Amino acid sequence: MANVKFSRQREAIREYLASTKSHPTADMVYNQIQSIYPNISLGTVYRNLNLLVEQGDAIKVSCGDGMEHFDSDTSEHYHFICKNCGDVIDLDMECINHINTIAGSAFDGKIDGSITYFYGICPSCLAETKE
Amino acid sequence: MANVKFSRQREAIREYLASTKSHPTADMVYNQIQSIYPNISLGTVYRNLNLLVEQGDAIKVSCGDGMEHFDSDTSEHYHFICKNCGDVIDLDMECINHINTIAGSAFDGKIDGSITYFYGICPSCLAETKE
DNA sequence: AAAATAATAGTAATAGTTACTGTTATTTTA
DNA sequence: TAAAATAACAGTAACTATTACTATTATTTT
Repeated sequence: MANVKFSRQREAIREYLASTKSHPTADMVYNQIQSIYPNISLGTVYRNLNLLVEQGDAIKVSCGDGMEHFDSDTSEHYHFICKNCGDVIDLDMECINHINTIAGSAFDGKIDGSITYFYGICPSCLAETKE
Repeated sequence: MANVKFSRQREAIREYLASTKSHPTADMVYNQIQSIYPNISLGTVYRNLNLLVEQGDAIKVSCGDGMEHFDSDTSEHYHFICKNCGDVIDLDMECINHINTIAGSAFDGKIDGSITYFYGICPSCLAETKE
C-alpha cells in the first residue's frame, strides 16, 4: 500500500471515526469534518473512507438502509439496527462462527464467513414508546 | 389490501419470480419479462416487485452488492453470496434463531429478528478455480 | 355501456456514490 | 532547501439503482 501520502483531511476523518461509536454514513462524516475543514469535499470523504477500509482501519456496515455506514472498530463484532430510528448499535456478545459450520454441512461451496444483523427496537425508542 | 387491480404484467412478474431460484434483481426481471411484454417499463417492474413484497408474496434480499434481489420463497431460509460471481444461492440448513437469544442477553433493546448472509466461493466458481 | 379508477409506458427526478479536472499539498530527489 | 514529481484536494459532472410524475390504457364497478 505504497503511494499513499499524508493528508490533514484523511487524519481528521480517521480521528472522527475513531472517536465515535455511532457508525456514521459518509454524509454524517462530511458534516462533522466541515467544522474543521469548511470546504472539504464529499468526494474526499468518500475516497478516504474507502481508503481506510482498504487499509484495514475501518469496516463498512451495509445494514440495508441504502447507505454504507463506517466503523473504526475492525474487530469481529455484531450490530443491531433499530427499525424505528435506524440507529446502528454494537452488541456485546460472543462469536457465533459455528453457524458457518452449520451452513457448510450441506453445501458444496466454500464458506469463508457470514454477516449477521440483528433488528428490533433500541433501548431509547423502547423508552419513548412506554411513555 | 384492497384497491389492487389485476394486471397482466404483474402476473408475468409473479410467475417468473416463482419459476426461478436465481434471486434476480429488478433489472434481471425486467430483461426477462421483456420477452413477453417488449415495452414493459422498468418502473412497472419495480412497482410490482415492491407490491409483491408488501403483499407477502416475495422478499427482498439485500446482500450488500448495491442492488435489491427478489425471492418468491418467503419461508425462513438462508442465503449464500459468492464473492467471485455474485450469485445468490439458497442454503439448506436449520434455523439459527437461538442467536437472537444470545444477542439479546446483554442488550437492553428488543430484538425482533436477524438476517444472516453467508459468503464464500460457490460450487461452480470452485470448480473453475481447480481447472 | 358508461363511469370510476388502478396500472401502464415513458420520462424526469432523486439519492448515494464514483469519476474527472485543474489546482494545491506532500514527498522525493538532487 | 529548492525543484521536480506526484498524491490529494475542491468542485463539478457523471453514474447507478430506484422512485415519482403524467398522460394514456386496462380493469373493475355501477
